[in-house]
Amino acid sequence: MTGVWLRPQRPSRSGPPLSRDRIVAAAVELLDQGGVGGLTMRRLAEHLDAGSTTLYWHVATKDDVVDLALDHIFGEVQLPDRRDDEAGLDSEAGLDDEAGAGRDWRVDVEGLLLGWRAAMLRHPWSAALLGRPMLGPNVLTRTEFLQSALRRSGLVEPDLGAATYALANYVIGSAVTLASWQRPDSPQPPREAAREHLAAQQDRYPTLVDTGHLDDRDWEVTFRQGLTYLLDGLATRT
Amino acid sequence: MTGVWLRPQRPSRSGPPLSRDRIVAAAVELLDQGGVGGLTMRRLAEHLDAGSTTLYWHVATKDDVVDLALDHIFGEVQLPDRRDDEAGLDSEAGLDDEAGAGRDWRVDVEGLLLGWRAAMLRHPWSAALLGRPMLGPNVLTRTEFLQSALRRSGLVEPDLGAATYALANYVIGSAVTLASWQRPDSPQPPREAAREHLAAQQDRYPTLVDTGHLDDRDWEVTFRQGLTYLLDGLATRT
DNA sequence: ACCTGAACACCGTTCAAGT
DNA sequence: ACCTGAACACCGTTCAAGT
Repeated sequence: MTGVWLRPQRPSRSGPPLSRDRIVAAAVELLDQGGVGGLTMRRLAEHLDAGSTTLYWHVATKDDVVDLALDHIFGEVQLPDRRDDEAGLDSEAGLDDEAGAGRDWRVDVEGLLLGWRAAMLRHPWSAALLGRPMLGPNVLTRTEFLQSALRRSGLVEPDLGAATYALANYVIGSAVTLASWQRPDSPQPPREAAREHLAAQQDRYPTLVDTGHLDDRDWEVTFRQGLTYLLDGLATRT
Repeated sequence: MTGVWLRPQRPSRSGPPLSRDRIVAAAVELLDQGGVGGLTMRRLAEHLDAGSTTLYWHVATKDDVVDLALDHIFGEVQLPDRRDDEAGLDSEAGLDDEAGAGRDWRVDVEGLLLGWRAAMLRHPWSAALLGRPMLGPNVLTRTEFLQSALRRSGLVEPDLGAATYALANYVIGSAVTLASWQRPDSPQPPREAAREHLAAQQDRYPTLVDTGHLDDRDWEVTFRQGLTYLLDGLATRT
């Protein structure tokens, strides 16, 4: 009868009820703060004012959370505007043969890939999590955009697929390399120490030392430069 | 006095004494067998017939083991033979201006990068561990080789550095993407399921479905194709 | 349908102690 | 100098139980 008074009241979950979306948003927050090591199912639940294992009702496994978080941040990548929004579906026909449209696809590709790279650098942990198939809707939508832009350049299989993979892989590799210096634990020093380590071995690595391989440089410019190489090489085939 | 008989004899460590080299070799074995999740300090010690925490005498942290294992497998990457082995040090002078040497550097670059990719695919776990600065001697030696080959093409800073990063990042991205399908837990099915998932959404991803984006293809040929694009674009600048 | 804590089988790492 | 096990502070995940 008096049981009500003795039993502790429900801890009164603060926010709205749990949902996949809230879980993913919180996971991204934790990852942004503490990197891959900062994401823990227990911490994630705590961050959401939930019991330590409640998440498993909404999500099968931690890997699910990671996959969702990864795809989530690719949703930030803006698709460059396109003039002609219709005509999309009958993709088989209607390839433009006029050379004037050449710059168009290239601008679209560059815009997409720069945005792609920027999103990854805003969330450096993403680079460490790429070792899983990326099949989420945000990634697929952007890959679709990339390949359809490349097709407008006149490329056809198998070159079209090779170009798609080449560009995507270039972006991924660039983000991985650059993000590798942004470990959330260490503040700034690792690069400086690495530079000295290299400089001390000029006899072994004369070219790298000579060109200042580990020196700071404008990484976006470097990225654009490599992208130019790739697109120039592609343009040869169209 | 009789203590000797009562005390258990030293477990008689089987192999030779522990050493960094033996630890790294064992770590690579474990990684090859079970992927990133297969490497555990405890399992590693057991694999070496050592106490569960003995490793910490030879190595400061698990990250150290990973860094060493990663650099170790890049030691497998053969440096393509070069005709002129001397003349290396005065790298400032002596750039060849004759166009005939053009194919030479390109062959060297292609050979190195194909070997680089092959080593990573022999050890697919490497792709998941790239989110750390690669400063080991094996990696640096091969990066030095890459950049010195590129320099022979006539490139100078800042294009030389951009080209070095572009090529390295392309290899890394390609390996990450391809290795992402080789999770050690699941056998073969993920790709097949992904294909069906994509095919069921032809309205969303018309181009990807049309080109069979997730179909099996000859990945080495695809890699070579992308490399050709990149090197063709580079050759424009030399 | 949704949430909970206890419990299990693990982790990486520290440390006092052994030889 | 090299090796050891106990111990600490964590993990991801399962599950019977609650509402």
